[in-house]
Amino acid sequence: MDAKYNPQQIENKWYEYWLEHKFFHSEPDSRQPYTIVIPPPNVTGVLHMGHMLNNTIQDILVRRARQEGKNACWVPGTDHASIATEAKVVGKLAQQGIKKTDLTREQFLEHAWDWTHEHGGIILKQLRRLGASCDWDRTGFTMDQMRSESVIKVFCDLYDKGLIYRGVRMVNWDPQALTALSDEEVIFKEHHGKLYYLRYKVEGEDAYAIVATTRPETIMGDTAMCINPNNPKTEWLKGKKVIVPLVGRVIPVIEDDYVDMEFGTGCLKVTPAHDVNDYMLGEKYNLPSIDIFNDNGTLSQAAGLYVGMDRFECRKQIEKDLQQAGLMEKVEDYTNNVGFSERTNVPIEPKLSMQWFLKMEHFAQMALPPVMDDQIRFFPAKYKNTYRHWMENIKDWCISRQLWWGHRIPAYYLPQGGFVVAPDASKALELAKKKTQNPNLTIDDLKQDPDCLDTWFSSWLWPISLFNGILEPNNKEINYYYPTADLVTGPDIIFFWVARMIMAGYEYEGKMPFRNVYFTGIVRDKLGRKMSKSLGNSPDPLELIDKYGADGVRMGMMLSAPAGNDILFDESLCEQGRNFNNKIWNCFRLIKGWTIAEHIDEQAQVSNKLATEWFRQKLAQTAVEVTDHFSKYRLSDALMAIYKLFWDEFSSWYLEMIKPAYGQPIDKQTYDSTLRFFDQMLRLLHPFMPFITEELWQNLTERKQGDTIMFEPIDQMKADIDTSLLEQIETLKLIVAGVRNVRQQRNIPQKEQVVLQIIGKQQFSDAFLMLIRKLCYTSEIEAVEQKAQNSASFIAGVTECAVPLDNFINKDEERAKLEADLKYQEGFLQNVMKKLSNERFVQNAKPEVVAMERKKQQDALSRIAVIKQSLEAMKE
RNA sequence: GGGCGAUUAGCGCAGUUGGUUUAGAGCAUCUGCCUUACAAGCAGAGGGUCGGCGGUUCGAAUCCGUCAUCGCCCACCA
Repeated sequence: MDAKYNPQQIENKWYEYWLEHKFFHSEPDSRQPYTIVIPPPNVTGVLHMGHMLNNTIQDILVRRARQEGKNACWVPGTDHASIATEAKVVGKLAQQGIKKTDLTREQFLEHAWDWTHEHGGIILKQLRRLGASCDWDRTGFTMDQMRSESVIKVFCDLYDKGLIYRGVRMVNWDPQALTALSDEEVIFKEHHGKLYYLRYKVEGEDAYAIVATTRPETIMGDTAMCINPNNPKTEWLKGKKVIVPLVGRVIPVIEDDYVDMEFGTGCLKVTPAHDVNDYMLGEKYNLPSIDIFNDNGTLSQAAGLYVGMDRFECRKQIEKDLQQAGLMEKVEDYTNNVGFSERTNVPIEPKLSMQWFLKMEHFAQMALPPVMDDQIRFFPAKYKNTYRHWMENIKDWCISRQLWWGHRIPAYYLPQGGFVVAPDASKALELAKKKTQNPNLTIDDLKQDPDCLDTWFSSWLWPISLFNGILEPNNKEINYYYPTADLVTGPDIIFFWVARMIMAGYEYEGKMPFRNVYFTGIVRDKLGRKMSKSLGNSPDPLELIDKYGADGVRMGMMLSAPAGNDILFDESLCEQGRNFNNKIWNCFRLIKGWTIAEHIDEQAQVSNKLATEWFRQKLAQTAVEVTDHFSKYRLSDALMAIYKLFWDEFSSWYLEMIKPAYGQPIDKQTYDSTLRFFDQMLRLLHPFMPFITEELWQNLTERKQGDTIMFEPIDQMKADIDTSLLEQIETLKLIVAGVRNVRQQRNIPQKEQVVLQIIGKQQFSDAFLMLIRKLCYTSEIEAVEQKAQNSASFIAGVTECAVPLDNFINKDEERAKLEADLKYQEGFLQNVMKKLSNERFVQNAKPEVVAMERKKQQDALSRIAVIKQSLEAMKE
């Protein structure tokens, strides 16, 4: 065996083995189910660090559940990502010189499917490298047949329930993607722009009203000016009319206390077609609405001026023209918030258009309480606030998108106006005939709505539709796997996805979709920047796996990723993971290299017995700790506990305690215990590092084909842990460390034996002393009343120890050390006394606390006495 | 503009209803070691007035108030 662990071949081998034996596959049975549905990544996406974190966590939870004997089922899949994918396909076609508008819908979809088949599922393949134990037989896609039919069925159902409606509303328009967006898809960013002060001539007077605006290009859409009726500064404008600069249109001055008297000049220009607030004013005062933009953000015929020019070009040009016409009072620098499209990153244009909406009030009422009273638990819980705020201020969901890639809205328009909603064309025809009383209607007379549904309108059904719960309610699978156990996702999609899944869950299953939601942090680089393609600061996960092994990378991800905290990713974390793998590997090499003794070395057996009994307890203690961490989703803490157990307790202490001299055999009992410990630790570790644990477990003893560590349970010792034994070994460690310290400070080589004196009447067992002798290479351990004159002393807990040094001793140094220690102990004692001499403390504090302070006092006093005695002795 | 969260060692963090040896691990740092499992290692060491101020309490990193800095979410001030 190589001295270094080499993950490459090993990982591949075991992943194939697991697949071959269908260990990841789940079917409903009598066991308790444990279900996770993957947050479906974009079908054409590639794996990034966020996925790595997210899926590592899911895999850890799933593998742990398997060990606990649950029927674990992790369902993978992908999302069709309507806008993102359509944008990619449009981009690719553009490279070939093809415009989307040149194609029919069918032709375009063909290209889109080609693209999907070409790039689709790459990300799922990549997940296998990570070790993800998904049930691949169940892989779903939001646009496969079952999921598509589910979406359409739900749409029809909600329409029939009166929850979906169609109407003209002010929506967020993306002029690049040419589609409406939901409020959630708009990201507000600070924008450094300008505030323009425009002069509106008052009709029939030689006076000007000044209006401050950030968007002078919208003046062609102005249909009123608004002032606050209570503003004395604009009092003079009441009842007058003003002339829109350049345009020359005469518009009325209206009054509404919506207008902020403090802002700008107190005059607001009203453009009902292009601003949400202005739209409201327009409705209120019955103003005409002039839509001056085309869908792509260029000026339309209706603008009359600058027709065909881009909106931002127009802004520049109109600034110049206003200046020239003397209609620009001034221009100031100004910073405000501008909404950008989440996908295309272009500024959103508020636009009036006909869209489909889902009423949300009903859903919010259902979905809020279970989260607030912890039927669905959020980790970390702080996101409950965010969730509540959104639910309490919910707005209707714009679900239609002017896209082709997605689920087409199942609404069919009738020749004479009106529409019907039905799952397919023939059903639509039936309805249409009934509605129109026209039996001669044909399918060709019906025109299906060209729009698609928002991607999230399919994702919100994911935990149900994956088990066919929409099309076939109460089927065996949905009844078994639903509700799922845990959802692991980022807080950025709490509204997009988490909240809406909860809504759909209650609407269609009458139950929560998941019991716990684990919100991961965002993966950032060392400098705290979000990882992004444009910054080029995101490492390629597959290259990391090549370099450090999947187990190493998984550990790197977990090491500093408490739930909800952003993680600053640093490759050195993977290095730490890899180093840990190597440590485990070398422990294994050591143990497997031992031979078993035919004759029993009784001496060694005595101390080995103490060591194994101690470690058995330590292991049990850690197992309990790990279980506790898991119950709170503190996976990093769980891993750290195992890491310390393995590295510090097992490797550095236990193995050194029982290690036979070079070439010597070990007794069978100790050997078997050690293998058991190793086995148990591999099991504890398996969810975090599946590959190396399987490899070593398989080689620990003889295994059969089909054996796997995956289903091996973790012993949870129910018996009380013997804390006195654990404490005893802690004292042992202090003594050993004390001796090692003396060696280090006096430059006494490892190979040179020393004598250890233990002062006072401390009673230690033979086994205990033997272990000390072994761990710090002492020739003799003496129990003495008085330590040797020339010796280096230290206190291990409350036990004074000394190493006689003959010539080695430097009295001044020794004295200085003792004095420093004395000072510390006295300070400590003073602290304790302060409490104990306070009557109210003694009266009010819990008895255990007071007793603890008394014990501290005792210990400190005895330590001080020992030190003083030593100092006395040195004077002679 | 409103809300939420954070601030503890050089770094990223833990600290569970206030009391467990005058604050804890990990990484990094420093010192000494190539000791036949492991230098991707071993053995040791140093390092923090728990963001500032005020308060409650016998007792505060922990509870309250306030200020400061950072982050996130929400919001229709042109």
